[in-house]
Amino acid sequence: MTDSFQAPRGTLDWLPPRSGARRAMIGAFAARAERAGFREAQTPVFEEQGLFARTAGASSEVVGKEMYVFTDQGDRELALRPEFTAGIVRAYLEHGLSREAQPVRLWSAGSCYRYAAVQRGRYREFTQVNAEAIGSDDPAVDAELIALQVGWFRELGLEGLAVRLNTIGDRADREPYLALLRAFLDKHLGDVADDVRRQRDLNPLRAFDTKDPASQAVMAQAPVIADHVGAEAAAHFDRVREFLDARGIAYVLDPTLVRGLDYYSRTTWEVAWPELGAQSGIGGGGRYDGLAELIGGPPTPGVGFACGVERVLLALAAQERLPGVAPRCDAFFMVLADAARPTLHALMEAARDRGLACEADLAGRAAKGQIKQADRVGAARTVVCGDDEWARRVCLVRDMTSGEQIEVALDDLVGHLADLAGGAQA
RNA sequence: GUGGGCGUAGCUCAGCUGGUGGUAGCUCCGGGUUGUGGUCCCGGCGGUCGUGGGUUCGAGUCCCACCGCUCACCCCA
Repeated sequence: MTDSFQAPRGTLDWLPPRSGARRAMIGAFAARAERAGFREAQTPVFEEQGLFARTAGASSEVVGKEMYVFTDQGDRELALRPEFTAGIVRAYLEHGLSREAQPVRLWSAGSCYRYAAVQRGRYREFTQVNAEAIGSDDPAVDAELIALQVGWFRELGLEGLAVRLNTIGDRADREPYLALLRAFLDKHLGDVADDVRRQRDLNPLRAFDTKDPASQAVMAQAPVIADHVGAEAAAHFDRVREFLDARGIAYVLDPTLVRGLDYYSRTTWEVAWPELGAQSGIGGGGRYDGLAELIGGPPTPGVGFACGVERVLLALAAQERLPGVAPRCDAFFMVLADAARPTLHALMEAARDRGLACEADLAGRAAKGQIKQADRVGAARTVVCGDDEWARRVCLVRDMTSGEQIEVALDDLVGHLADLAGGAQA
């Protein structure tokens, strides 16, 4: 043990340039979602623990082991959100959004928390971008959500994505199928790994997720839910696919695709970037028509998805496609006369008021160091003021591209810089 | 939570079977150019060798524990 500190295990410090990439990614998502009619929703980072416990389902690891729970000074049982959906649906019900035009479309971006083993691409505090459309069971909504998610990835320049799609039917279809699946598992208990046997009672659907080859071989013979969905859910799914096909969105049907949270119904999907290894899932979503009822609301259909910003960022970095925030510096103030610094810094501030990006040396650098810094920040122009210029109340404005410099009176400097920048932008 | 690998300067890394921490590269600052920039040359700043114990005359090097990173299981974003 030392007397110094480290960031808690599983947390990330967002520093430049990655902080800029993160902001650009979220900004692109927000803009795209807004174009599709989504508006921003920010719900609390913590909620009553019961909200998540009720919605995620008992079999879910997210609730069983991974939730950050705590009791506050008022003895309230709270939990840091492990995902967005429950909080968004809670807010929809609490604020009577069912009276607005449906579906209500909301996007969010922010931190979620899960106490899981830390690995590359899996953190305890992580960032999700999220979108939900609540209040319509139109299959076009499912397709809108998938299109928003895939469109965002495409806009970021991410290549090599794999979209898997499935339907898990309605709740009413589920029980008869699960009985069938349990019966199948019971017949093969001997040929199957321990974890699969455990899933038999917990959540038999997850048995398909096993990585044990022998178990996989067995599960390949198992009955599949897609073959046991009711007529309505099947028709809904066909229609979703029509909407996707018309958009040219490529996907693979995966009848074993089951998502980790129990509240899903009908359409489910996942997007993976396979090169990421064990944490290849960069986004996933599904329809959750029964969720609102679970938390005391009226029957309300809904669809949503989430994407892991850190994982998308890893994928983009691997493809050297990290979005950057365009660095900009219209003028770097190189002040070599110490007496002139307060005045020149005031002029710099006035230029900022006019909308220009300006910087000056703030570390006592020598002349060479200052112009090097100007070059480093990509300054379009450098304003030079030494003893000689200061005595005459002028400065030199140097064009950093051409190297040409002209003398400008200090009184005219801000207007001059504004004109130059305005002309350059036009 | 369970196994494997790793941990030397801000970053990337040398350091052979234990024998005094590298003029190493990059970055940063200064000088060459007494006030003009991505190159070049010179110089400088910068290290409790992850932390704590142990073995030893002597530990960056060997042993143990802890912390952190990483890969897999698991889970999922």
